[in-house]
Amino acid sequence: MAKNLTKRSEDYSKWYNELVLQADLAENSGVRGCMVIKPYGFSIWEKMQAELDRMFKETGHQNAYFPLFIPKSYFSKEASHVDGFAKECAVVTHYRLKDDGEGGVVVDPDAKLEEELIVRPTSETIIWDTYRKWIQSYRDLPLLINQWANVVRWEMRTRLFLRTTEFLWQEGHTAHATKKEAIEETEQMLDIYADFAERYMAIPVVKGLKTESERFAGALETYCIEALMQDGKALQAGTSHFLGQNFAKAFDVKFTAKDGKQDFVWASSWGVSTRLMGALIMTHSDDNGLVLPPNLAPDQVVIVPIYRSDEQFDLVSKVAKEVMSELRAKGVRVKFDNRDTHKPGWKFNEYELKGVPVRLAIGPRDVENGTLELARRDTLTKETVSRDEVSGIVVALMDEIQKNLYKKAQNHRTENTSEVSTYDEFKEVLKTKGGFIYAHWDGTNETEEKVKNETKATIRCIPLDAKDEDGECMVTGKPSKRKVLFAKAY
RNA sequence: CGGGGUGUAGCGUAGCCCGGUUAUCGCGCCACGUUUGGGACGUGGAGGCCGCAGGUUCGAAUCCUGCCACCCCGACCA
Repeated sequence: MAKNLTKRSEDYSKWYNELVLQADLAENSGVRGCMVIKPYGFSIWEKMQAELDRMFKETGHQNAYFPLFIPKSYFSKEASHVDGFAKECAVVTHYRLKDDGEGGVVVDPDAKLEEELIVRPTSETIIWDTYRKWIQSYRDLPLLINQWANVVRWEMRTRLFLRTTEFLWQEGHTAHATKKEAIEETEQMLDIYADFAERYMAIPVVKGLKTESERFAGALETYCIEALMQDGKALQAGTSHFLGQNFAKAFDVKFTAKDGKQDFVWASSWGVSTRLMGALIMTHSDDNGLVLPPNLAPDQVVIVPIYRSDEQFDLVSKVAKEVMSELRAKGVRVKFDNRDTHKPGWKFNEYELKGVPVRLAIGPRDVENGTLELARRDTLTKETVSRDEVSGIVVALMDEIQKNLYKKAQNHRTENTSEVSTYDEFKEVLKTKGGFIYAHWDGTNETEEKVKNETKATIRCIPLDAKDEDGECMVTGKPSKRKVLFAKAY
């Protein structure tokens, strides 16, 4: 594996692509904008899935599965939803191939579908069509369902993990008896996403509301978490939508309340995708490769044996295995890499590239001295630790590295967050350092559009924790109640 | 979908303008030996429809046409 990661400052995109490839996470499949997620990359995704799934279930949600194909007619039921997705859908028109007589195959023109099927870009429509059958009474509510699935969006431009044609995600779809409850659910899920981002991914995020123009197609309110990448661009890491009664009305989902009156149910939907992998990579990695937070690392510790002879290998292995079971007993995920097909130096680089938080090396010298060599991925430092204390040290380190990564990301964000009061200042900051920029905005679509056209920066969100402060819109000078978050985004 | 670029072995590439021996080099891969505390070294070896399809030519990696894929920048977006 040739390591030639480009310096981020020179070409961030190239650096990102090479890192994804070299850390063995994913590769381009050659199928239009679709990637192959390789076993190592997928094991990280599985870890994310497992933690999120647990958090969903702890808050009363259940998993279910709905069809990949959605009849075209379902899409015409919620007008704004169509507008949002119609442009980017893959459509199934035929159901059979036939021999073309020249050793190839062609689509059989006789096998045309009466009604085309849309490969789901998101499942609101088919799920709400199903919910109509499931919901009759207030006793059936709330309905709290999540689906782990793949979706397809025919985007113009694709990018590994950040925007692939097909991507994996989870989509939660809930139905409630009251507006208040649906909004609470929407906010609760946003909090879960933020909590997951911060505690597991070690990525600080800003929670906020999208402006009208950035709102999900069909939603009354879109909440999001926004993270800042190392190159100063923002990445939307998760969204949670309050759908009001739009989908209930479109799909005629009514329930009878305690008082016998009928009403449409209130809804939310929320999702995070394999894009989180992109966020993870772009937040923590360095020029030596991926850096994984211990809470998500498939292997938190790798033990590399160093030896010349078989006798030495046996000696070293014995201690390594003891340390491994000691650590496993304390709940640490450990791998003992006893392959004799690669040399220690090669393994050191391999695990650095793959971002394993802690590496332990043990050789004959260590066995003699009762020590191990411990290397941290986050700081790239090495120290010699005592054999007897190693498991305690490692357990404490898991916590420390997790916190350190978060702190580093937080510091980076703080350093790259600016507050401006004039449009000139805004453009200047955008040009010289980028990052998050807080500024007053008059709340109009026109101003938002103007800033976007002139600077490429968009309003990432109206932060939930924004303090009230009267001011003037940096562009128009009209009154503004609070500052909003601008940035160039992925 | 618009602008720009690139497709040569698993990866990275030279050759292409100006057509002409057996397609270059490095990494990786295989065998043997020496090595093993930060990507080892030596010797030998395997691996190519030069993105695909046409065309021009005695002859095409090289010239022409079409297509496909990927990358970058826009517009779009999780």
